[in-house]
Amino acid sequence: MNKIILVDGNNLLFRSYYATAYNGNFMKNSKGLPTNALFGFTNMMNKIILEEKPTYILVAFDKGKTFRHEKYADYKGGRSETPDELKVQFPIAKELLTYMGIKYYEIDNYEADDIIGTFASYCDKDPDFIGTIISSDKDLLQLISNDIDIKLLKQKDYIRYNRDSFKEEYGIEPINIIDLKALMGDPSDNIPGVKGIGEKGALKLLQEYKSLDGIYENIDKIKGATHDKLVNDKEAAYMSYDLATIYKSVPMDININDLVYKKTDHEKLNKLYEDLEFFSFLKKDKVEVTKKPLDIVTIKNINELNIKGDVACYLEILGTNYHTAKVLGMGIYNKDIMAYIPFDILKENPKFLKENIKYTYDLKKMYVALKWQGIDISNVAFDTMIAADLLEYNTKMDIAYLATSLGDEIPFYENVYGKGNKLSEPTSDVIAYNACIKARFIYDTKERFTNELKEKEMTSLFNDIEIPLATVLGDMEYTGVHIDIKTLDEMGNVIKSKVDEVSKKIFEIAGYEFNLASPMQLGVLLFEELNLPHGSKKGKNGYSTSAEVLEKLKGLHPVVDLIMEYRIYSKLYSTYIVGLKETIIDNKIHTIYTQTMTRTGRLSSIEPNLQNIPIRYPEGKMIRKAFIPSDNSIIMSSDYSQVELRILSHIANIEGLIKAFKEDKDIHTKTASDIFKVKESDVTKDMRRMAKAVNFGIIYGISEYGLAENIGITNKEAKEFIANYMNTYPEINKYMEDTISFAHKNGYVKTLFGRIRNIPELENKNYMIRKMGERMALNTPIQGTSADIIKKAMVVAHQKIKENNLKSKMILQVHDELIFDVLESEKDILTKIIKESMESVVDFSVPLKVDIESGINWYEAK
DNA sequence: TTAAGCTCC
DNA sequence: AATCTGGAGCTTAAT
Repeated sequence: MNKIILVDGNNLLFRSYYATAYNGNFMKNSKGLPTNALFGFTNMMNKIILEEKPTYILVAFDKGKTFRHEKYADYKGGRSETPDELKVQFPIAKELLTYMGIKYYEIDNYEADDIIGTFASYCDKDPDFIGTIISSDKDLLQLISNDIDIKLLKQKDYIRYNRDSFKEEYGIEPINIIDLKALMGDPSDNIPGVKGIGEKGALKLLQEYKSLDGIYENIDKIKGATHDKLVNDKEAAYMSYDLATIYKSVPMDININDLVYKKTDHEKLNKLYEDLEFFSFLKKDKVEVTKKPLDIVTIKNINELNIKGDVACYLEILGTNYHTAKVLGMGIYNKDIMAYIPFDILKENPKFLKENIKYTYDLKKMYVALKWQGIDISNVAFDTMIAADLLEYNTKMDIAYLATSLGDEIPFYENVYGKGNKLSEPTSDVIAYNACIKARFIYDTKERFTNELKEKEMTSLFNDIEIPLATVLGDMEYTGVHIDIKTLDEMGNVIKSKVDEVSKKIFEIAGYEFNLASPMQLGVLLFEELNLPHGSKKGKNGYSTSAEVLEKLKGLHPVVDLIMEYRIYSKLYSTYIVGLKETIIDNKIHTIYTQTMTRTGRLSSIEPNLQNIPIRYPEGKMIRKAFIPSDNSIIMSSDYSQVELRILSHIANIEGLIKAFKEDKDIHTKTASDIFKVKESDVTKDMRRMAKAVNFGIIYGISEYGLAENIGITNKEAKEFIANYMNTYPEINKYMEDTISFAHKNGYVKTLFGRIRNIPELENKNYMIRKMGERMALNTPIQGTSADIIKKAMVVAHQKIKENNLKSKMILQVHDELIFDVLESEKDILTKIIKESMESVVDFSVPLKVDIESGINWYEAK
């Protein structure tokens, strides 16, 4: 069976053009030639080659107005002209394809759709050929058949539809897309459809009567308004049908041999890349996955295992939460061996794990899963997941995402094991296969990632921070935190009765019962029954009832306070009482820290999230009383004081703030005194509050509007306020300008430890998104450096605890704060270790400072 | 599955 | 002319 890849060239060029063209601001080469569409196009073509490994491939382009639509010329006339800046890129795209060894087609008076339709129809007829269409244009879905599938491009990735998955999602045959459009129309294509019938109605009709013809044949059976609409617009419906149909008989000679993907003419292609100034494509050498036949040895007796040298390994487990998942077995791979070791065998003598295994994907997962089984592996030196994440590949927990994007076919976890509560254990052959191809992928790409880390100067970040951190986090997760279930239950009862009591009061006021948790129903009460002012904050489904809105309604009606109270208690109950209780194992909670989730380098915490346990309000803070230490121990909490402002002061070299930090002043008071030009002793609470808001605002990249909103002043006042701030600390302005221009020039920003974040938003045509990109560019070096610092501190603190043979444990991390379960007898030495580890990570122009507190539970330790 | 809402730093 | 604070996760309702 041969497969033809059918690429919609027009579509690719258009979407790359509009994705990056804004305000007449184009990516151009130094001669002024617009290249933005070509850049995206080249990227896409490379990706297609990598992912599809085509034998046969073609790219189709439009040429002139579509012949078949002449009788409806008025309708097609409405389409806007192609901008000149895009037009000039078309011939170059064709040149690129020629050098890449890819055939393209353009036929007078036909569109790319028609050419693809013609080849799709060819595949349908010739039993030796199948096809895959690549486009973001949903029109092409109608071409799906038993022999044709489509890769429908989305903003970031794509969805692949074949006949079955299409039917499953839409409930109709792909060909009936045409009937669907005939009914619902398509404004973007000037297809009128039947007035008053939308997607829902159209689908319902088609499910019943199969096709447009079917509907009109049975028109008498259809009653009511729908009947009249259909009758009135019958002509329009059939015209729409014609307009929506892709033509499948473009007059052309088809010679399949023309479509063979030929050898790339690297010399000419590189020359063109140089002209276009696409230097990144010049350097790119693809790492080929070196495959050898799948001769997997399943180990029956651990003694028969004879490993020479380092191996890559992958541990298969059943379930995504590795604290509770069943361990199935391990695949190992290097150039000499490809073996599967069922867990029963592995656990007999896991000695080799210490000696030979060096590379894996998601080290922490394997480390903790085996730790629960009493097996310790602490010498793995390479984690593909972490490496790929640092290099900004699209990394997910499932290795299949990364592997697929690099052209190695690894089944997705869900498809093998199921998901959620619908897990099932496949046969051991299937497990062995999955484990081994994953190990092979890890082995085959190890060098590529190592080199890339080196090129991007992240080797030290990887080896000295992220890799050691993985096992440190693993230890924390495995250790877990003790929960006083009795206390939690008692609080739960109190909170539950509060929820009931407040609900009752609200219903009495309303005069009827409703679902208080529904913003929609609540909106009806507030804004329709009680006629409270709703401002203009309108969501998609009605008026907002957020805390922000309620705050403004306070005092206008007694129910408002009650609703706020209800929100507080119901949130506590569902998330922090019931939710937490569900995750308790043997009186402990074991969270999972995701090391590769955030864009700034911060950790995140899931199942449950222990980084958002309440603290702000007294009602919520009580929850922390349930977080208790081990026997004879205390909870010790140490948090960095103003770490982000200190980092900003250092990076931007802000003289005024550096001096204040050196003198250990209250930084917000100092800022207030500087801005308002009063003595520190004369700074009022309000002045300090405002200064604090600006200090935070600067870190987040706030606007005048945001600041005004935040501290309740007018836009004008906020503007003066910020200007005053910038005057006081002029270095901040320079930092902002430098950072944004660096980001625009390079497309990324960096932390002080070399962590990189790409910011494609800076190229977006949408002003709002570009501005957001700029705020990210400003915030990421600060937030990211803060993340780097605490990660390093964690590695060091963990190491010192181990070196000193202490029983105390680090148990939690909350971004700028570490929590320890400390044996009372070790309190002094721990205090010393923690302070030292955290404060000496970097040598900045400002000191780092931590505050340490302790108590009999987490509540008392802060 | 998404949106709205809440929690944290 | 318009913009409307950075980074996360969980629960519920509604589709």
